[in-house]
Amino acid sequence: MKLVEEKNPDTQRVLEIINEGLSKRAVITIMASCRVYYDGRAVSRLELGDRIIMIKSDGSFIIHQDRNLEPVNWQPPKTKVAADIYQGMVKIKGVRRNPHEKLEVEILNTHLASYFIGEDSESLELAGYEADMGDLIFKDPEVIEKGFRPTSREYHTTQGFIDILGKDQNGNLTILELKSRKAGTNAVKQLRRYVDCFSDHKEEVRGVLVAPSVTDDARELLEEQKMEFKALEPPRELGKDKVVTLESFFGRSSS
Amino acid sequence: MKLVEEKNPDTQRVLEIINEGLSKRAVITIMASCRVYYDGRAVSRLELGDRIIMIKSDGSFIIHQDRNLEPVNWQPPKTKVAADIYQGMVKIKGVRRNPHEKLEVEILNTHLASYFIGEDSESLELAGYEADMGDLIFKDPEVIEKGFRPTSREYHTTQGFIDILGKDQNGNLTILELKSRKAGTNAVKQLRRYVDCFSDHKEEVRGVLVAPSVTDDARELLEEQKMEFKALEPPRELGKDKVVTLESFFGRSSS
DNA sequence: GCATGCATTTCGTAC
DNA sequence: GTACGAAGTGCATGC
Repeated sequence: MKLVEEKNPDTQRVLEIINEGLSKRAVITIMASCRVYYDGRAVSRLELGDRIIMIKSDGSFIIHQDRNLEPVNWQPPKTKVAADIYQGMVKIKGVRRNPHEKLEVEILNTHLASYFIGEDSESLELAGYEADMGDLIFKDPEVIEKGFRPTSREYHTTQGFIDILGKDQNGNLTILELKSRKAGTNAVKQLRRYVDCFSDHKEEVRGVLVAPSVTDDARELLEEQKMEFKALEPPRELGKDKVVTLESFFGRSSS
Repeated sequence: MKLVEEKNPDTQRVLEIINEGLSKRAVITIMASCRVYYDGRAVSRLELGDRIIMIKSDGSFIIHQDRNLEPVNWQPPKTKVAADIYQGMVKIKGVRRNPHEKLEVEILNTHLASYFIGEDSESLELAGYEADMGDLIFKDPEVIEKGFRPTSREYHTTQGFIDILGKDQNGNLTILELKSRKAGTNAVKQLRRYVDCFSDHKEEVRGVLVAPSVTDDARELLEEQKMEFKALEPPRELGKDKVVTLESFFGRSSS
């Protein structure tokens, strides 16, 4: 771990710290009074104020105000960042192609300039999203209902991909639309379109919206359209690939 | 502007800086080796590594790794953040309700701890998104085509809201679907559904996708479905409410 | 407070 | 590289 930092550095020193940080592929953090200009997919301007500027080793370029979760301006990874002095101010420019975009920061006064090279080989383990629900349903189809058998995933139709296609215990084609969050009317409409893809089918085709909950509107629409809702929480187990549970060890052969 | 910062502070001093920063509603920035746990809409865990932790005065709580534009973990504004010492480590907890979520950082070693109170009364001026396109089309309908007259915006149908509804120079109902970015097949399908809402209409109903560009698939689909594409860039003028142009001053009355 | 839809969405993934 | 869809999406807006 290496850290360089300086309080109230002058213009020259700020430039030095930035350039050292860039060449060492460090994470640069600057607290400064600045203006910001962006031109790319959209165009923006931010007048003078105190902000936190962060440049990461992968080319991410982020500017935070003292409020809001989201940065006020930014550039994604792979942005080419460079700094120089222009009219007595440090100017940091980030440019990238595809799309062609430019982010420029004019620094008038720097409160703190720093860069640091840390160690972080870990990546986030995260559970609880739609794909996990699909995994769960394939592993244990009865979470949907007794006798349900999933047959395919991401089944292609003209209207898009059906999350899970299967048959119920009576052999009826059953279409599952998964949502990891509360589902709204859009999810119901999408499910409707999938069901309609099988309108020439002889037997009944069931449409089932699978989500932790639905909005009132969505529930109404489901009833109107003779479709169903099945409450299911996305599983939230971390490190499930590392842990051997009895169930995963013995599989479903014993049931 | 006030800034407090300390390199390699001990556990007690880190806690002090955090608590001072919190009570003064400053922006706290810490570079530290830490673990992160999140439990809320999903659940996550991040093992030991060097990261940048930021706590803003509005309760935004952000943790960055040395890579990626997006923070690895976060909590939105209005999160209640508090710190204490537990088993010799500084622990920062952020909790919020609705949804109920918790973010916890265990700090093992702090490289730099700081808080700062800046001045920033400016807000971002931004132009170039879908709403701007709509404004432009209402202000100058001929950007679509000669004789086009928009009649309503956000027109409600069972399939959702039509961006702009109007009539062409022949009096045919014309539905505009706006996209501020390159439009894909989904935009075409959506437009199709809007057009179908008027399938009982006597006269021709036109569907026009308005966007800076379309994907090849989308263009194909448009042709198949006898719908149209009109290339239009979202306007990118900043501060248009401040600048009085000749056009806006004289309006369209003279034309 | 909840529901809806845009976003400089970002990010992963399949093609 | 492009296209497509999910996201702990965030966020404004309308109700």
